[in-house]
Amino acid sequence: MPKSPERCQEIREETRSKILHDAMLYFAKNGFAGTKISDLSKSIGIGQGTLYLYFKSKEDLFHEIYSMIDYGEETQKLKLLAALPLSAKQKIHKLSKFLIDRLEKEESFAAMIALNAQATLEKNDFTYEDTSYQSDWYQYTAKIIEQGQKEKSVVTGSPMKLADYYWGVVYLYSLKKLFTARYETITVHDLERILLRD
Amino acid sequence: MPKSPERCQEIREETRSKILHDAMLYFAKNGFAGTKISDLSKSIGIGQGTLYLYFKSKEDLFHEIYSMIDYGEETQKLKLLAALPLSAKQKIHKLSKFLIDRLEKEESFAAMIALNAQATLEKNDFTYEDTSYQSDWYQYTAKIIEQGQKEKSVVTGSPMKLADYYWGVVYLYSLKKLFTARYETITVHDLERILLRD
Amino acid sequence: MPKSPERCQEIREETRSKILHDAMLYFAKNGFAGTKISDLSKSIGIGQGTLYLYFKSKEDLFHEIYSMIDYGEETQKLKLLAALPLSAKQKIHKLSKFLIDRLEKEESFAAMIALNAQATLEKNDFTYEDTSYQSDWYQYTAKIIEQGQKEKSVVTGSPMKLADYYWGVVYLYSLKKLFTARYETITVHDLERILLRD
Amino acid sequence: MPKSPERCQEIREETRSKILHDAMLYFAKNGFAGTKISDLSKSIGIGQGTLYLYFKSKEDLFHEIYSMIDYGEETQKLKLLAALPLSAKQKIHKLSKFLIDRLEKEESFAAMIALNAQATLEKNDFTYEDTSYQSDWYQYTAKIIEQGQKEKSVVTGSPMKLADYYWGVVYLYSLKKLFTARYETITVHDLERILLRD
DNA sequence: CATGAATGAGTATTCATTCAT
DNA sequence: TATGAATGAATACTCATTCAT
Repeated sequence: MPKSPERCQEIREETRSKILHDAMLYFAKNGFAGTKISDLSKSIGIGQGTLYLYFKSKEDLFHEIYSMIDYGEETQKLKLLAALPLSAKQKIHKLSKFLIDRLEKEESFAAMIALNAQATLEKNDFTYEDTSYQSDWYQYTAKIIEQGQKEKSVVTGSPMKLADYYWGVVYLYSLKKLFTARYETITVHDLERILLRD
Repeated sequence: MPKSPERCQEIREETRSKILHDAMLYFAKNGFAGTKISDLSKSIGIGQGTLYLYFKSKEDLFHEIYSMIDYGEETQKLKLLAALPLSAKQKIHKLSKFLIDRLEKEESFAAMIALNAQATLEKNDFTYEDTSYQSDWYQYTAKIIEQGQKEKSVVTGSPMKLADYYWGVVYLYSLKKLFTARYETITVHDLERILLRD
Repeated sequence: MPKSPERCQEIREETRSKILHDAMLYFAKNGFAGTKISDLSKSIGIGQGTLYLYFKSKEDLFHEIYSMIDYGEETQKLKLLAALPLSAKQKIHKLSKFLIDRLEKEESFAAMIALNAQATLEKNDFTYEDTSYQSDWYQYTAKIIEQGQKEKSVVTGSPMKLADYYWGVVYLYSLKKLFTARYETITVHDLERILLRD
Repeated sequence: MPKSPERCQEIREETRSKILHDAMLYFAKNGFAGTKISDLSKSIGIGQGTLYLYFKSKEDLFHEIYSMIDYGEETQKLKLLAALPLSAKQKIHKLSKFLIDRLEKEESFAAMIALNAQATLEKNDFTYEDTSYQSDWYQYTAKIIEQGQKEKSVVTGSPMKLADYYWGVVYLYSLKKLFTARYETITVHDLERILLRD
């Protein structure tokens, strides 16, 4: 009995999604070079050949994971937050709370942050045009910081450097989430304190 | 006429040291899986075979680098600092200044911190008994933090968690040093502020 | 659609057997050190990588060949022969005829004899516990010789030494079979004459 | 103080001889492919580089060993023996006694026989024009055998095949001498019995 | 002359990718 | 479509040869 074409399509989508999701975690933990297709496919629970029905190559899969990471949505949220008629302190609190919450709950969010930061750090052979997204995050964060500095609620210093530091700590705790079995996460207070005066 | 045995020994020591030093940087930047022996030896400036005169295998070299990292010396310094008759604030300042200075000047110090932290995070197949050293760092840092909390100069919170956070930021800037061409380093003030109340 | 697990298993067994068989001949002719994996796999008619799906290493393959050699069956036959209610002369004739016939027909029998004798001679790093099998052959042959000496049909001398000499000649002609294109084999008469009085 | 040129030459000759002698044993035991220059030079007790002051290459050394083997002298003896006014039985006895005695005493004689036979068997890439020497041995042995067959003291059969068998057994016991720590050698009687009627 | 450290061509082994089923 | 056995290019490792001392 042939599956209906729609159901077929649906199954393909599900498998593709599963691969992307599981592979993102795997790559985040092991890096590109440290990931063997044989191990990866075993960890996903599919045959090695199956991967190649969905992705042209290991590199292609890696790229797809980047484009899959929904920077757009996150960036949008951050942009909106920056534009909201709130005090910088409130914005920083909201952002920090949002980040801590998602890190806490979603391992894949941690993986996304980690992969993203690694891409920025490592400047691999591959060029990720999309790393511009991260600098968007920086941009909007820096904007909030500037606002906060005017409002005297944020510490002094180059806004970009502070933003970089703030996101660095987020990256740090993404790594902890990914690699440490039972990790004590940073609190919202700790995170916002990076930017806020006491 | 044979080379004198002493001179021979000397040459061997020099070459071995050079390999360990250069390979540490290379591994820190590229990871174990991402490091090809052909590239590594080229980067060191020796033949591929030469590596195998000094180390049994790629894995062996990697291990040796860990045991080479001079935890002992650094740990000793930190222990002494913790025991000094100074205020916690002063100790934290001294430690932060020391770390920032060395990170600034020595790439190999950054590599050592990065490899060490990665070992702690990754819990690879390899077992690094010496990671206990890092927890020594934590231990002594936590001790200083406790002192500071009594003196009301340090923020509240679990001393171990704060120590972990402090060293996490040091790791973060080690990565930046290693991977970013011209990076804006964190200042001593930024680093000590993690622990100190404003 | 996946291959049926049974069919898969079957294919694996076939390939494994083919490798063992062909590699036995190759090793017997070229020795361990003289065998390159590239040449061996070409001679078997498989890719180099395929070998490593079945055997951990070149050395492992070599070992497996030893354990594969069906000493058991041959030893059993010899044991039965020794126990048969026949004159020693008849037994020696039967044994000699059997050996000459198989040497004549099966190159792999010659390879087995040759590898076995080489293992006994060479006492490599590898330890072949199974070389005890050969001494079983010696044992049973010596038993037949003793019987023959009582029956006055066999020449005088230490039975073990005579057995060793007898099997030495069998080894010699195994080598000739393996290495000489058109070799004049020894006759059954020549072989039995080693032990029998004229 | 410079050594006198004569003394210098002398030393060179001595070293060269030592290398040839020790290497012959080493090659006989391990084969060409199984012999590593590093191991060989260690076993000789010289530096690796020193070998290359005396021989162009591993292959060259191997060749030199062949040409060094004093076939000429041995062949000459055998030729003389064949021509002597003695019965074939006496000649075979003398030859067998000579061979057993030298095998017993000189490991290097065993090595020479073994290398020579291996060259004949293996037909390596290298061409040993000098293997003709072995066929000289065969030739003269066959001549004695023919004489003996006329005298009715030698068993019937193709003289060349019998010669081949006779030398095969000599090869066999050369191997035993080389590889077996304490081996029971064949007796002169056993050896001559291959050819002689009882 | 002698040495052994250094080299890179050659060999063993791994792993991304293909393909028969 | 899914599988895992098969492949060979890429990578780790060895060893004959060279060379500075």
